[in-house]
Amino acid sequence: MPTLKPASSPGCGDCRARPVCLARDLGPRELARLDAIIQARRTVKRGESLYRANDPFDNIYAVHVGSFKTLIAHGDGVEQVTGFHLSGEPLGLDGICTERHNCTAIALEDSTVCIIPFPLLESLCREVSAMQHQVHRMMSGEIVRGSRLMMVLAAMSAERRLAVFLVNLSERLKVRGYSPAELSLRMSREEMGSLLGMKLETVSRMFSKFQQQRLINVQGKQVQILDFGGLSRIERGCTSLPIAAATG
Amino acid sequence: MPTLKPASSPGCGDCRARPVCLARDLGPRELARLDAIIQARRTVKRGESLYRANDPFDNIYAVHVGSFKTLIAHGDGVEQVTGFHLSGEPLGLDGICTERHNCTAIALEDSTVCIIPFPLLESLCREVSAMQHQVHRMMSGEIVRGSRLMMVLAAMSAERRLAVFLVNLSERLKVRGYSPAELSLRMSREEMGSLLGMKLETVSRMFSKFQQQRLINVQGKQVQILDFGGLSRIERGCTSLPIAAATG
DNA sequence: CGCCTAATTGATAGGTATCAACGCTTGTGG
DNA sequence: CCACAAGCGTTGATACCTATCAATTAGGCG
Repeated sequence: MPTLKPASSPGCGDCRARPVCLARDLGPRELARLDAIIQARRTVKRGESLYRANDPFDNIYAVHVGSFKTLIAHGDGVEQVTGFHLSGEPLGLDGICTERHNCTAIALEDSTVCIIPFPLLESLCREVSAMQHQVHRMMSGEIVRGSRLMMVLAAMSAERRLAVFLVNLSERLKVRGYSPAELSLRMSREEMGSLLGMKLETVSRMFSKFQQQRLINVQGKQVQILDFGGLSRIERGCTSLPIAAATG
Repeated sequence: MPTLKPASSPGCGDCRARPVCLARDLGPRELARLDAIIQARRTVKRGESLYRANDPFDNIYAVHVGSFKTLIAHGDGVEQVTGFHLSGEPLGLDGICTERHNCTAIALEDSTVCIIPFPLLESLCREVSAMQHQVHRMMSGEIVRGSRLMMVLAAMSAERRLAVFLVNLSERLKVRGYSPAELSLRMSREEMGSLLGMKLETVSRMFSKFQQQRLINVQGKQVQILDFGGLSRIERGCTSLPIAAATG
């Protein structure tokens, strides 16, 4: 059962995620208009769904606190992860075209989202061009995100895919004010593998390989990046050499 | 050098692609407003680019006649195909978020596109809610297209990927009033392979395999679908059996 | 008609999946 | 506080799929 907070909960002005969210670049007047249509937040516990594929589409969401995975069901029972979503990132945009959600969104940890009723957002966009442009940018950004991932999946080895994933996650954490070197992975090896098109055993092997090369330090879900340059080189396709003798 | 046609060229009302284009579901008054901002069409010869990655973003486009591929450059010189686009389908939406085009669009045959100046479209969307919603649906549709392809790339074998590709292309041709069984491929094996994450030799082998199984008939770029059910079964993951003895 | 590119087919190598076993972490209850 | 169970993660051996390299054939354009 979702928890609804009254509209009196703190608005976008106070939000830590604002610089990376829909509210980015809005002036105070426009921000107030946006705040007015975001009437509630919702809490989603770890493992629970925010919405499921084929649910009627009414709202889009912005992750406020926590993180989510999105899944597409896949003929039989197999679930394909299509993305991990951090604070400030939008959820539900894929539901606009069919009036039903096309994927399922599940919280990776106890999380809250801002509920944005889509018809109200459309009204606001007709009145406030800055808001309109921001929505367009957000949707365009999702399209670009998709084609990047497409490229990664179509053209890169498992090693490169994982390097891309780690560097990308690191950058997204950095923008949010977290350390780019200390990753606290909220998802399992299997979920990572699903997104990246490989099996969980392969994910694990690549982690071990990177650790042997002193690129990262892996401690289960805690990953420490030791060598950004090295990871970037792998990301760009420079094949890693065998490990040189380590200094003491 | 692009050819520009005057605004007097036939508008969306007469367009064969209208049912699958931005103009879908618009009333006559709204259609006239859209026609008014589409001031020109542009001809792009086979192999030429409509726009290139990093070009300043001013317009989106709708394919009027012909077809395009979109590419992302890939670190070094490698080009990754991210989509094939038929009449009525949008081009350039990925440029909104950065004010620059994120990919390169190249005509697969002599083609024409409708030029839609994006600032004018945004203005129109603020006035005409049906137009606004249509734009949102179109962008959402692109997001869904991306995540579907992502799923195909992440989870399917080469055989299934090609089956998905053929069935998808067939459906898109059918909607446009062409025979769903007679595919005239405008792209090379290599370009198909790039989109689908496999090498051109593998594409070729899969074509031969499908032909042996009497699912399709391949004659270079002319492909005839003989057994939609069989292709769909492969698409859904039912492993194809060895060929039964053929009649006569 | 001939050149050049695209496509097909074969042989082999390499990367990742699969199957299997073990170890670690986490949470629960005595 | 410790014992135990269950799930997650790691590692190894092997098989399979697809890439790679190579040779040949077909097709398209000047």
